[in-house]
Amino acid sequence: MDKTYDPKSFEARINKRWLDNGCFEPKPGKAKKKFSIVLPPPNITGQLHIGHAMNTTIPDAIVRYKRMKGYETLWLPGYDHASIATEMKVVEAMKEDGLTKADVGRDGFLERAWAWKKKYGDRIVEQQKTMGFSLDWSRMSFTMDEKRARAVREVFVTLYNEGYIYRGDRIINWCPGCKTAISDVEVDYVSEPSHLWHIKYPFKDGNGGVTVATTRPETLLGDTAVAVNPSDPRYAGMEGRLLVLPLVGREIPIVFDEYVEKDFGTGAVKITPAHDPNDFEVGRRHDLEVIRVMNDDGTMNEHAGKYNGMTREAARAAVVKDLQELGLLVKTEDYTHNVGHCSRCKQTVEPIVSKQWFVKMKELAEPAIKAVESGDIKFIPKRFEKSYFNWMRNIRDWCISRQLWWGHRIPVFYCDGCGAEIASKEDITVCPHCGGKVRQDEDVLDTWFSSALWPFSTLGWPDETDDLAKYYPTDLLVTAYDIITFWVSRMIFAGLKFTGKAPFKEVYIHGLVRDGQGRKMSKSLGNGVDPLEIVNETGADALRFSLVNGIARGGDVCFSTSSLASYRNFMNKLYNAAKFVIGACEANGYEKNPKSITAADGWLLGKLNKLIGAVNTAMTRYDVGHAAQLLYDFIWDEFCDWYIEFAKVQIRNGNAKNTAGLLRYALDVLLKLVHPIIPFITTEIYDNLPGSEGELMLCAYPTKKRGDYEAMEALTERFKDCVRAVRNLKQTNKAVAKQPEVYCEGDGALIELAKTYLPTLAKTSDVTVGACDGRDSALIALDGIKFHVPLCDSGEERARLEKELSFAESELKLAESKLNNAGFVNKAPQKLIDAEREKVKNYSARIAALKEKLGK
RNA sequence: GGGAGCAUAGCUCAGUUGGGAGAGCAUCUGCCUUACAAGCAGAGGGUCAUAGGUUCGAGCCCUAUUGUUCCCACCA
Repeated sequence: MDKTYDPKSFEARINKRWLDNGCFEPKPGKAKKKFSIVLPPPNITGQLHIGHAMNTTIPDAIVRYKRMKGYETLWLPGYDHASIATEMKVVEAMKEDGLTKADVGRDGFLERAWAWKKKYGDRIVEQQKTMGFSLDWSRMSFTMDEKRARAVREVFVTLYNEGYIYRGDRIINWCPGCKTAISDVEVDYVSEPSHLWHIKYPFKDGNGGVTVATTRPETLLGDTAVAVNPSDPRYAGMEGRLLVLPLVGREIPIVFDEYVEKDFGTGAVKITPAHDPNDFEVGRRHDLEVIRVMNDDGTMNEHAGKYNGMTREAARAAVVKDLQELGLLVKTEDYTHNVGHCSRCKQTVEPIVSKQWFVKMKELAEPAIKAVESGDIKFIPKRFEKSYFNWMRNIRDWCISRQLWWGHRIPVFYCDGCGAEIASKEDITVCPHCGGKVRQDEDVLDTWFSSALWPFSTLGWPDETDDLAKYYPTDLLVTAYDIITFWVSRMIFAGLKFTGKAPFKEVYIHGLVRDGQGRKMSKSLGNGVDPLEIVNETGADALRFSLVNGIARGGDVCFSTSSLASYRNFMNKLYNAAKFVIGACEANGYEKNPKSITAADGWLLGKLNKLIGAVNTAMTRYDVGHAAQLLYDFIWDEFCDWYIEFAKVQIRNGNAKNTAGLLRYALDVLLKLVHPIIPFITTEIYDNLPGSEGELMLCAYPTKKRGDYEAMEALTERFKDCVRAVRNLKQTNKAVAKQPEVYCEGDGALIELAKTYLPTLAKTSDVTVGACDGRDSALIALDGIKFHVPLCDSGEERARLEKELSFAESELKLAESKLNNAGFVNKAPQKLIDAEREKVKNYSARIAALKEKLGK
């Protein structure tokens, strides 16, 4: 082994071995339970960032754990075509070459998009392999490959034939930047300061008129009514009365509709059915004309009269100015309201009436809600069920068509001859009804349409494959909370609808990775981190450890270089501990079945047993963060700082072979326990550990062993206190020699330990039994034992003793007051009462010793 | 408007059915001790946001308040 921890020297080599030997593929075996999980497919929009690294490290730790636990484990990788996001990237890239989509045409564009997919898909795989993720690469899938395309067509055509998919004119969110419809979840609302313009619409006959309040005066051009609340006395009897639409001259009626709130604005709302979802509904109820005044690129169209061709911003300014000149602008108020922006390109989204494809969701959502209510699917942590229910219970129809080229093209064919509309699983060129020529719908599907099928499309559905029979439903889904609505909810309804089963049993929701200042990582902030860079600097294991540590409760993780460094140091610590253990075995030989000979040995075995139990419990609950914390603390504090130090003494004292055997055994257990989190370093060390057999990642995970070490554990813990106390005295009292003699009296077992280990652990001279020989000495009074350490000056010692005394007295008082409390004595568990009584006894003894020393 | 999370050491955060507050980093002190200076040993530092309540006992459970973050809805 090298002198210092150098991950570069072994990570790639070990990874290659795993891949060459097919270690990541499920190993069928009799009586094995299966554990299957599909990876949320990352978008091929670019390379992976640190958030993906976390998203994949957590399930990898779980999968590696399950595999070692003996499950037939499948973890299936893939990536997502990310329709709109990728299309934008490709368009941007073409722009650099001076090309537009129109220049290259649909086929030319798709050619470029596939090339993009190849480039970034490969890069993603390289990143995932570098991180050591134990994904079964033989089953890699892509949301747009042939098999997944079949599944998409099967689902679309079925839903179409059953009437769940329909095409119609609806208000959708139109992005003038991306020039496509987007779904509700792709709109981000941002609070922006604006104005509320009060505009007077004159009556057709007679004087006066009705004043409406609006935030979007440019849509006035498409108004076809003014609505008021039927119970509003200000407008009583006005139903049906005609107004003259300013600037346009169109006669529009006043309609009564409950939708209008009396106390907002003027109580009168201008109705623009073509450009507002609520107005659209009002329009349907009152049979109003729908007049669209805007083009797809956000400019005004021919229905906007003299404003035709203006941008929406220019039109707004012009309309306001013209109204002002006509004296119809009653007032302008400052007003802050939420404005929708495209989550991709950030442009202001325009609600526009448009012919789009939709999935009717209400009925499909019901079983999906029940599956979670009944506990068939569990969210971890449970609170995320609330956002799921909230979304599903208020579900609205899902707009699935996108005016894009990169994606699954909608499998609907139109016959210009007979007007037939055919949804077909296979491409067709001829109308089955009249034999005329057909043309396919130009649009593609929302990218989440194919992602929704991921848990079963990746296993071969709609074919009845072995994989599907064996691995579906999957056991677990691990993902971040930001895509519960986009993805999790849609997988659940799709899985239930098409396989009759929930696609997974549990959903583990984790947080997002933020930077050191708690900000979301993003391109625009430039605070994103490339995992490969970090792996290059500190190794994959340190990165993995820093990503799973502290992920409890679905909270976000702040990623900082300082925490990364501390975990890199931990790797170095583990590496060096292993070096020591291996060296001890080589120098002394080692006992294959080591026994507990010393109290320290028993302490180690007992502690290790408890650790095995705690880590298994945590991993069973998918609490990888807690398991990581337990292992970090044990390896560093208990194993390195204490047992290895005990072992050095034992090896010197002629107990070498058994001690080396225990060191080897403990390290073997620790490597297996922590392997799922840091697979590379553990494998490298395991390979070098004498007596190790086979591939670590395929070894059985440790389980608790029999044996009662309680007494030895307790004794050793008390001795650790002795060591700390002596070290503390040496450091704080300058009158103590650098390597002082130590005298002790009290508990025989403790004295034996002190004689054996104290000189090495606390760097003292010999330990002598008995009181100090008349010289000035410092006193350390602990439970059951007293230490006397000779001094050259008693001044500081007296102050230290006074401090010790007052501490002991306050502890005694506290324990006594508890025991004098009738409520405590009557109701607290016996164990606690006994502990308090023990304290009274021990502190009383300490106080007596200290007082005697102080001459009180 | 509806919902959720968070508030603990200077900083970032743990704290698993309520039983005397922890880690990492930072700070101070002493150490090149034959696995590790990417280390070892020691120390300082917290009214666990505020106010009530339940309990023998509350960081933990209940109520209210304040601050903060996020999700959903999109009222012209």
